[in-house]
Parts: sequence; structure tokens; C-alpha cells
Amino acid sequence: MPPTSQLPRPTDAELEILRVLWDLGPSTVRQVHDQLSRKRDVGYTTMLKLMQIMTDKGLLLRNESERSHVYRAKQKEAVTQKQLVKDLVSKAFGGSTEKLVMQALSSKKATAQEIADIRKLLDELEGGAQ
Amino acid sequence: MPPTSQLPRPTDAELEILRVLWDLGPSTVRQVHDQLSRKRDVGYTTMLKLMQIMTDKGLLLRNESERSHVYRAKQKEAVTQKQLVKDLVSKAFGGSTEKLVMQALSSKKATAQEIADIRKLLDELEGGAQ
DNA sequence: AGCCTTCTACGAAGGCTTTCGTGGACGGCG
DNA sequence: CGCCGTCCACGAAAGCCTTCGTAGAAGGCT
Repeated sequence: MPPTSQLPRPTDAELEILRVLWDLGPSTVRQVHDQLSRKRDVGYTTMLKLMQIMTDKGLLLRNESERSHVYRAKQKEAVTQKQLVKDLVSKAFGGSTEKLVMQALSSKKATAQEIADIRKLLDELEGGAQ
Repeated sequence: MPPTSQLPRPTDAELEILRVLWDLGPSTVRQVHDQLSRKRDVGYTTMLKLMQIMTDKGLLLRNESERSHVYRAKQKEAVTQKQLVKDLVSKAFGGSTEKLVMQALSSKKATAQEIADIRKLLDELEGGAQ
């Protein structure tokens, strides 16, 4: 409903739906349900209800011009991800993005390619900043 | 209660308490409440109830030998942080830690020092891996 | 002993999340 | 037209999160 204010953080189940919509693009409840029920046992009306609530919250947009309504994510994937990271940083890392990055990197073996990618990003950040 | 199984993900309010305990070390409800009520208006019994529930869940340990019970976090800060990052990576980044790191770095201006720290960590990772 | 303060315990309320069952509307088909 | 399958709307149930009111136990002080 609120078009201007900040959207609420999606719950786990909502995030699952968002990921399907980002992947498939605008979809009906049926399509989302078909996709999701491959991974998890979930009822059709459960999906429907969830997507209706998400529309009320402003997380999704709904096109009602066809009999089967077509839903799409209001925000792009990257925007939501950025929001979630920011939220986690503030709530679990005392606001330090660096700590989160260090924790993420040290907890997982990165490939040489990934390390190279991150180095490149660091170069760009350094170049752009100062 | 469950000593062996994986602890549940702390809620936002629980994380707030954990952060105080990691900071102060083992503390009474009174001490946690004093600390937290500087930032937020929160009742004493609310804190108490929350910390009792967290003890039931296994997030906290309680020493009852004194009249004022002394609570401490069961897991170290870094362990919980690692868990939270892993959870977010799997639920919002399709399992790609690299994507989370890129998203985190690009969304915040890092200082030269921070960039240097991260580079150092990358060096270590590379050295250790291959 | 009586009173005051501090603490834990208990329970309940209100809100949110997740799940479905049911029912009514719509459109196609025989 | 009447039936069937698909879809949306509604409401409710169960569980969890967060909050707090109240009561009882414990200890100190006079």
C-alpha cells in the first residue's frame, strides 16, 4: 500500500517467492506454485495468500487485467539484496560492513576466479573514491 | 534444551541481547536491561522473559547459583555471525557468497584502510588455498 | 518482625507468519 | 444451458514474537 515509504523486510517464505519472480519474471500464482512445489511441498492457496499479502505490503505489483492475475516483484533483486545486507550489518555486525565481508570471505573457500573478481572490485572502489 | 542440534536463528530482539552479552560478558538481566534501555524504551520483565526463552532455546546459558541469575551467550559472536551470513547467502543470494560480498562492498564506501584489510585477507586465502 | 526493593515465574494479550478449507466467479465444452 | 476445472477472496487456525501485568520468593534495613 505505501508507495513512498520503505518496504518491509521480506520473510523467509516471501523471499522464496521473490527469488522465483526475479528468475521467471512476471508470473501467475500458478506458475510460481509450479516452480516452488518442485523444491518444497506447498499448497496452491498458501502461495496465493502469501502473494496477496505481499501485494498489500507493497513487495509485489499485480496486473489484474487478465483472469489470472500476473504478479511481479516491485523492487529489483539487487535493491532487495542491498537492503538485506544493510539490515544484517546493522543488526549483527554493529554497522561494520567490513566485518561482514571479512566474516563471509573467511568462512568459505573462494575460488581464484572469485578472489580475482573481488580484487577488481576493490581496485574500482579505490580508484573512484580517492 | 538441545545441546547437540543446530541453534535456531536469533530474532532481531534476541540479537540485540546477544550483542550486549558479547560486549559485556556474562551479565544479569538487570545489567542487560540497563545497557539496552539507553538505546530503546524497553521493560525489565520483557528482557527477563526474552532471556528466559533464549535459554530454553539454547541460545543462552544461565548460572543460577546466585539470586540474580547470570546469563551468557552460548555461542561466540563470530560463530553466530558466520551462521547468519550463511543463512542470508542461501536465502537471498542463491548460495553465492561472492555475490553477497560484491553487493556489500559496492553498496558502501570503504575506507582505504578497510580495502587494504580485505586485500590482505584475500592474499591469505589465496596462499592457503592453492 | 514488618516493610521495601529486587528478582524470578507465570500467563496472557496482540500482532505477525504460514498454512489451508471453503465458497463464489469465470470461462470452456458438450 | 449445465457441468467442470481453474482462479481469486475470505476467514480462520496454529504457532511464534514481543510485550507487559501480576504475584510470589528472597534479602536487606529499621
